[in-house]
Amino acid sequence: MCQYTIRQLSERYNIPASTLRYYEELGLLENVIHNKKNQRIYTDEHIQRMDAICCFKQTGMPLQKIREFFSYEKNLSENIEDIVNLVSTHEEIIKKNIEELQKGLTHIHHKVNFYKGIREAIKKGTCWPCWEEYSE
Amino acid sequence: MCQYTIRQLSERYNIPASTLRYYEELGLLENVIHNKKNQRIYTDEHIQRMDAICCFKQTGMPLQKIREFFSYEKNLSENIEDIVNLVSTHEEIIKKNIEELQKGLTHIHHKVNFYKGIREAIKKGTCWPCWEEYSE
DNA sequence: ATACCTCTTAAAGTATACTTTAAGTCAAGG
DNA sequence: CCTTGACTTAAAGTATACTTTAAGAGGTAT
Repeated sequence: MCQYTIRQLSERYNIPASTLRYYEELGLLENVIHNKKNQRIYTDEHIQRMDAICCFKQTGMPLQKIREFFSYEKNLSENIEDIVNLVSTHEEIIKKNIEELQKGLTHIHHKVNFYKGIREAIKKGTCWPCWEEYSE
Repeated sequence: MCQYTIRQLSERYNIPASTLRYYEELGLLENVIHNKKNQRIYTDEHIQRMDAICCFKQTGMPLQKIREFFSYEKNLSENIEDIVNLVSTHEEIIKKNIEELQKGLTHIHHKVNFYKGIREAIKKGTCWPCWEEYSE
C-alpha cells in the first residue's frame, strides 16, 4: 500500500498543506495516521478521497455536502437513496449553473463587442456606437 | 423620469433591501437621493446599474470588479482600454468556468449512474457493479 | 394619542473556505 | 551543539457577500 506525506499530497493536488489539515478537521479526510515523528501519512484511500473532493469542488459542491456524501458512502446499502439523491440533485444544480453561465456569457460577449466598438470609434474619431446595436 | 422605492427595486430584482443598501455602501449604486422622509428614491439609471450588476453577478464577477467596471464607465474615452480588458478577461473566465463545470458534470453523471446501478443491485439482491464500469 | 408600518443608520454578526501565526517537536547537517 | 527544515497543534485572522440587530424617525390607522 502506497504512502504519502502531506507535502506529496499538497504537490499532487496543488493544494496547501494547511488546506489538507483543514479538510481533515472538517472530516473530509479521515483515519489519517501519524508516523513516529507525528507526521501525517496518507494512503491510497486518501488519494481516492482527494480525487472525489476535487471532482466535487470543481463543480461547486459545498464542503459540508461533500462530507455528507462520504458519510453516506460508509454504509452504502443503508444510505443508497440518500446518496443517489445527493449526487443527482448536485447534477441538476450543475446543469442549471452551466445554463446560467451560458446566458450570462452571451450578455458579457455583447458587452465586449460594444466596448471594442467604442474603442475603434475613439481611434478613428468617429461617432460612438450605441448599446442598442449590441444588446439586441 | 421614473422613480422607485427600495421596496420596488427589492421586489423587481428579488434582492433584500439590505443588499441594495450594501451595494450603495460599496459604491455599486451611486447618487441615490432621499425624499423628505429620508427614504431612498432610485431612478432609471439605477435600474440600468442593477441590470448590469445582476448580469455580472450571474457570471460570478466579484463586487469589487463590478465596482471597477462602473468607475471606468464614468470616463469611457479615458478608460476604454481598461474596460475592454476587464470585460474580455471576464469573458475568458466565464468560458473556462463553463468548461470546468462541463468536465465536472461528466464525472458527476458517472457517479449518478454508478450509485443508481448499486441501488438496482440492492433492490434485486444481485452483485454490486464496480466503479471501473462507470469511471472509464 | 398611541400603536403600527416602513423606512433610516451604524455596527455587529453569519457563512464559507481557507490562511496565518505562534509555539513547539524532531531529526539531519555542519 | 546548534541551526535549519519540515512538520505538529490550537487559535486567531482574512476575504467575500451579505444579514441581522438596535435605536430611531415619520406617516397612517384606530
